[in-house]
Amino acid sequence: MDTQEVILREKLSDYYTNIFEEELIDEIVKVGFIEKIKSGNLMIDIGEDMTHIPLILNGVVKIIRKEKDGEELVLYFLERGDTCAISFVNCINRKKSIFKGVVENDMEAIFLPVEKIDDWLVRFKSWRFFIIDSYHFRLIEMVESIDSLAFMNMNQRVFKYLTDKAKINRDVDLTITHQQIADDLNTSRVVVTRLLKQLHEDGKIYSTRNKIKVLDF
DNA sequence: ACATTAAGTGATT
DNA sequence: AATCACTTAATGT
Repeated sequence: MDTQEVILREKLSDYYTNIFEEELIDEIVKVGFIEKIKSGNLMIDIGEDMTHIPLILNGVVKIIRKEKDGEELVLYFLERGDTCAISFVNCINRKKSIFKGVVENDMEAIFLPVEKIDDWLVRFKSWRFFIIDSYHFRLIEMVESIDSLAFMNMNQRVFKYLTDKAKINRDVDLTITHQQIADDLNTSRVVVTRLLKQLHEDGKIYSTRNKIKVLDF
């Protein structure tokens, strides 16, 4: 067994070995490769061909929907144990990515060639389960995202955004500017500033320049 | 000390 | 909730 396979096996061992059967792990270490992407970099952009799908080992990827004129909206975050739901559709009908994925926190993932997905779906029960479960989870997050757009006012959306982010980072102290929040929610900085001031006064957050502490969970 | 970037605010739509 | 126009505060060089 070569060293690359040993490293992959090691990387999978903290999480994925619990959900994948041994034979599947054997296949993954044969065809997968590890890639690390630093915070702020693009993982995938809209329109790009997807040749591989990621199994996220650690870090966070922000999934964004983008309008033609550059307007953006954050849909959800991917973290350890997640993969890109869109990539499954992709591997079946060979389309291009409809979302943009930006690395939020330094990320490490095992990339798997899409050709294997089909094959594994019929051969491995654990893979089937993983894919369906993951798809299901993405759908729920998408519905949540629609709910928040349709039924929540900006005030609630900002607070949801902050608590979601705190959960994902496993830290209530966030380093973020008002402008970045505004970009992610597709609103203006002035609006965010005013809403954050309200949340601050209500005791739900504590905010200073570049920093926000989420107090009320 | 100066320039740059982030945040706060009143008025208007 | 968005935009404008402007001020004030924090930070980097």
